[in-house]
Amino acid sequence: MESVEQLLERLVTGVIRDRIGADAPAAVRPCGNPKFGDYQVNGILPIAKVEKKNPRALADLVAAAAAQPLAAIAEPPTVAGAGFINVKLKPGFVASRLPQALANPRLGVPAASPARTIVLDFSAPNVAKSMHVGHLRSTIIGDSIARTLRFLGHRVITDNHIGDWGTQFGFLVHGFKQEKLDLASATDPIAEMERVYRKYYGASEADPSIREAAKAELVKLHADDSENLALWKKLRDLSMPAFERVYQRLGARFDHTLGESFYHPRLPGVVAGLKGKGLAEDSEGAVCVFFRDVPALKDKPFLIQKSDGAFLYPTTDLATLQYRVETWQPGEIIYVTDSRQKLHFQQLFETARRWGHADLKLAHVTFGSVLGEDDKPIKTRSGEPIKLGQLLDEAERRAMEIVEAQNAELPAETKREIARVVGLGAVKYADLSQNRINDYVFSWPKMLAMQGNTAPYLQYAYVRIRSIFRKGSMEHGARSMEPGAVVLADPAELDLAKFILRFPEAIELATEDYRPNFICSYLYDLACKFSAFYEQCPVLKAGEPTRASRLMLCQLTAGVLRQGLDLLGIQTIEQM
RNA sequence: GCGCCCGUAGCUCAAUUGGAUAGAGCGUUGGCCUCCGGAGCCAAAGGCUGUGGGUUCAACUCCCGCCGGGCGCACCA
Repeated sequence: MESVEQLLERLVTGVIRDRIGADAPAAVRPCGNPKFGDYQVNGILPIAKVEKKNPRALADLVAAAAAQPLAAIAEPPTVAGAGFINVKLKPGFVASRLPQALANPRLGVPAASPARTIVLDFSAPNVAKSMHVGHLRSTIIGDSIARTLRFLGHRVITDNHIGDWGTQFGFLVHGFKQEKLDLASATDPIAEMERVYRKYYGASEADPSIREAAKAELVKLHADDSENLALWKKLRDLSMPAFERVYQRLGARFDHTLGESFYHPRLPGVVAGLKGKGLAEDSEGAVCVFFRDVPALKDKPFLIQKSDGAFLYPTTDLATLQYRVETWQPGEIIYVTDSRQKLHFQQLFETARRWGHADLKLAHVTFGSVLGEDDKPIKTRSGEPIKLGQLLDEAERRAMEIVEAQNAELPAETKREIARVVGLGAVKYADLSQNRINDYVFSWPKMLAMQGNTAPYLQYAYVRIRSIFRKGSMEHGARSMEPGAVVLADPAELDLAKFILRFPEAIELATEDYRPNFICSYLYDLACKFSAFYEQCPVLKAGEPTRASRLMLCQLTAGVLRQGLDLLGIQTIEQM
């Protein structure tokens, strides 16, 4: 189903081609200011510049010629400013689109064409350590991108590239051998692993022999020593359930969890391959890729093998990329990590291009740090990273306090569910509603506020709509509606109706640069417009045909809210 | 030293990728409960978009220089 914006773009671009002979887009955008109309054509000015013509005259010509093709959709277009063409939708057209959106499984959002295969790499916690706030943004943002791309019909493969082969295992293996611990009986195996790691890593700073021992154990592990391998496997397997619990709470799903260790056998081949192609060379005993022809990277080598023969993060990432291409033939791979890794991915992508993956789209989706109220990266009072599980517990606890204060009479089970959905939604929404490239300040009161651009506000708007249907004894609204039966007489009705039809635009913006905050701001505006309508227009008490028409607006609003929140990984509830 | 990112209302943030008069929330001030959930709604005040140049019909957005803040840069990941 074509969106309103796409429809206008297609028609006006056709007029520009036929009447001016210019092969240029109409560049239709929503009007910056509603007083001008609903959509504006921005494409005339650039054309006038190229053709060296008067922009106003050109705009007059196109506007006049567009009146006929747009007759069923909009009032006759008008020209304003330097050469903008303003388009105001006819209420009758808006009314006719609503039943189509209602009947459409995607609420009017066009399916991606062509659908592509996209590998999405996000979250990536380290084995033997708890997930902490550092993994929050990657997981939440990555999951939202996955949901959105899937919604559009793409084949999305989510792959959790866990850190299960790094230097931490040297200390862990050494420590566990020293202490002869039996992890199977531990109530919190990860806490044990963290304790052992901290103890031996800490001790190594004063005692180099411990560092040497740890390094030796790591070398043995990487050489497939059976005892170390068995111990490593145990540590890894005992870490997974804790990750799983967090993902289940967050609603994040991975199709694959192929960690660093999976690629271990491929690493020598990667280095040999790159050297063979002349892309990598020996330097100071190590093997590096140099980018002498890229000014920004010319003094920044990409190390793929250490002078002691060990492989590095870049080597694994290259092997991973190669495996993904061989296995899934993706058109694109997206990595969701914090912005500090920018240089690494620049180098990785540049190497991949030279390596023969020039047609593969590679995207590094970066984000800033989570800061505490003191504007420093968030930590506990003792300086430890905040554990993700504890953070989610606190979100639910704080939401529960609010539910208790507002709706103490609800059954305990219902209150728990509300607190869970609202608490987790608040954490996610606070993160996703901001431009991901900036750092963001974590604040409980702000994310749990019931007013303003927050998850609880949106969830509340949804609840109010559902309440109307309950009150009217209609659990499910109408599934279809005759286009002629829609009445949009009140300005609040028309305003809401037009905005419902703009859901596709929000999705497109959010997808273009992997920016979920565009979905958030659309949903917030939608909720605000619904509130205005709700105050202004009685639904259940209205006479027919207005009542049925307003019920449909309610139903569509609820549908878009629920779907939009779902794309953010946020649930809705029936009451709160 | 080199490179990347950020600087927008008192505070926290938007701004559809170069479009018309830069928008929200919090906070402040003032209104709205015979009415579908007031966890709500409406309104007012608040800005030289860090700064100085440049490009353009048009700049928060692009280019150059400063000033502030953050991050990264050879054997961690």
